[in-house]
Amino acid sequence: MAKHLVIVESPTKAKTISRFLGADFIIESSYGHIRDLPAYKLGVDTANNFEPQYVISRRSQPVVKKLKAGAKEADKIILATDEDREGEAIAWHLIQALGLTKKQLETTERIVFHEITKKAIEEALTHPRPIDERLVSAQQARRILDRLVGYQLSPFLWKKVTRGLSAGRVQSVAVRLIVEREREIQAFKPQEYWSIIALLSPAEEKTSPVEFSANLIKIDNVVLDKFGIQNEKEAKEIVADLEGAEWKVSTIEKRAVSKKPSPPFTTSTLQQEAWRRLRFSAKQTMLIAQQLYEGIELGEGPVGLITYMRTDSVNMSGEALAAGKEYIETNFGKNYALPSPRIFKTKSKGAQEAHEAIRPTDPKLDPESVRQYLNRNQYRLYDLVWKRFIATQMPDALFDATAIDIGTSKSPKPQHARASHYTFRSNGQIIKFDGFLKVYPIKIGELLLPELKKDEGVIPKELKPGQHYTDPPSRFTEASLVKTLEKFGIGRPSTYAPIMSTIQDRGYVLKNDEKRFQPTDIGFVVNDLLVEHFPVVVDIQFTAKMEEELDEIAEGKKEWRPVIKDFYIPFEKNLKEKFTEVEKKTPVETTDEVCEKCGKPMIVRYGRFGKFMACSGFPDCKNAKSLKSVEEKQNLGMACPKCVEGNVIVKKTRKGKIFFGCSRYPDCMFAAWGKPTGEKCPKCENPLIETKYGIKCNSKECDYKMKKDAPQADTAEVPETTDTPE
DNA sequence: CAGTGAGCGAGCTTCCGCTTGACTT
Repeated sequence: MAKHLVIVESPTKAKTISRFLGADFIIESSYGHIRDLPAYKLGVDTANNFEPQYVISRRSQPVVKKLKAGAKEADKIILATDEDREGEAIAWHLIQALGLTKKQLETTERIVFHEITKKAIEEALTHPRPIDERLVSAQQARRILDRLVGYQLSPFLWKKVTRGLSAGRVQSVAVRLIVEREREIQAFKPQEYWSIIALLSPAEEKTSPVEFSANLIKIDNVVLDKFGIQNEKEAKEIVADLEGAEWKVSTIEKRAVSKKPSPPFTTSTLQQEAWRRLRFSAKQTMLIAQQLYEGIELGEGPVGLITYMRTDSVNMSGEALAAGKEYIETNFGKNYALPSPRIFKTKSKGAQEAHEAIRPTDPKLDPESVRQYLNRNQYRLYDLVWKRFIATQMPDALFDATAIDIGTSKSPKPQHARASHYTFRSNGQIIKFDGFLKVYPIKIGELLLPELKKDEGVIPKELKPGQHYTDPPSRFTEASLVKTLEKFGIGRPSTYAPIMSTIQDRGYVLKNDEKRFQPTDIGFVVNDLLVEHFPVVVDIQFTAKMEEELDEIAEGKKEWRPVIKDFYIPFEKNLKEKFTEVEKKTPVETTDEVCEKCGKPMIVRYGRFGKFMACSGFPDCKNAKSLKSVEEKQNLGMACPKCVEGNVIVKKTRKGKIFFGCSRYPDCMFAAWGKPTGEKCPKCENPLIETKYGIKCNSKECDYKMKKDAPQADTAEVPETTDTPE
């Protein structure tokens, strides 16, 4: 029987689709891009109209081979890659790489769908279209520009700073944001201001509450700004003014306030929320999300629990919305369901919306029903995704908000008083209907105020002047950096997590004890070089401007080659000048150590394996040793299990793999792939080490091992309830 | 699994965006 070959990008997607389509469809996966510019050289002929040289990487060879074989058997090829710039390019590259015959080319179809439902796919199959060459051109422009910038600026840094560095449209801006934030913090001067809080109680006895507090907001009917009271003297004068004043209610304002649920997750918001509530890194979030996406064994074959996790869209399929509603009606009751589904619009810059939002594939599978099949972190992330989705289809939360203004007066006005009237405000808020908060709680301060009437008197129990200082801007976390990058349209869902790794791997930034990014010396130096000499490329708006041009290419208003040329000609000229003009600028870091061989000071150098300490008398004196601070940081403070004299330190192999060794190397040759437990092997007396898989003996000849306990069942789940961002 | 930094000039480092494996315990 004639078979149709359908090619998608993800093998999981292929598996899902094959359930919807009949036996005459064979579904294969391209595993992302199959061709790219070569890694080892520029691969763009700048002298020949930027002709790109595409190669099939070793990784893609077997994939292409398999697809070619499949194409040979098929009577029709259907390219069903994602409906965005990259997806269109993948389809185009497939056509190029599969070596199709003329006849095959004629029958090859391109289809798109952005929800994986039977209906959407069947619909797509009836509407094939040709490859959109203009969209492909836009992708090529993007790819080639990134290559030109990255592969030409990086060597500039190798020459001017040190080997191994890199620069690029995305990473260099990420580093810039961190560097600039650090400088703001360095330049920050805290500013003092004061507040005055009154602890009040109704003059007539009431039922609860008997006390409430109010903030000073106006002086003689002029609204007080944040720095309205600048120092203790002023605060004390006000308190003195209020001595013996008469306090009574001037206005009471009641209003109904509602709060909407946040949109369902995109990659960016999932990473942010998983950090905020679960303290997951971007990488960890993506790894666990991938597991949930690929499928969890639920007894009768693996089931993908969530939709695709790399997306910038907040769209949800009609089927999912209906299933969500049904779940809510059954489990929470009709008044927690919406008459018609709540729809969200994607606001983020440059969104391409090839996929749905991240949501549970089947809302009926609530977190509790699948808990036994998930490990702790899978459960926690699924719980988050599921609840966020269900919340989107629940009503707004409703509040009664009350604002009571209390005025003071003193007559006659005392001679030395600053003012005659002061106004204090008390805000209260009570939940009337919890709505979506029932499943997706966020921190909401509920405060009940006493029932008061206008002109009713209140008694001041206490006046509390409070000293405050403004806070410096906070350093970026992975979550806030991803949020900021997305805001500027920089980076894509598939790259947010890798960007976090790259800027750290290059040594531009470090995470401090609070897991917040701080620039290193190299980070400052490289950033300043780039900002000074290549301002166009590291402009925060550069990507946004590029995207505008890519859109014009995609709309057929521009050709890709002239767009690249307009950028490249001045870039190349500038680069050439800077290569000769700019002086080498390796940061010089001194240490407080003195060379024991020649007496000259030791300084920090940058080598192939990172920082180390070397004699400043180089090359006359070749003394070098590992950096103390690095050593201390990696020193576990545990005696070496072999020689006892040295300490166990964390080291890295040439390939970057972590191992544990003795600080007295090479005098002591202790080395292990796992952390020593401090205990000895009951069989052979060699040290025991703890690896990912359990505790084992470090000796190769000994087979002693102890399995780690199975992951513990999650008992006390206390979600951190913080407010969600706008 | 144990070194680095100048350079004689060997060979190497590097981008962004799609997508998962391949080693082993």
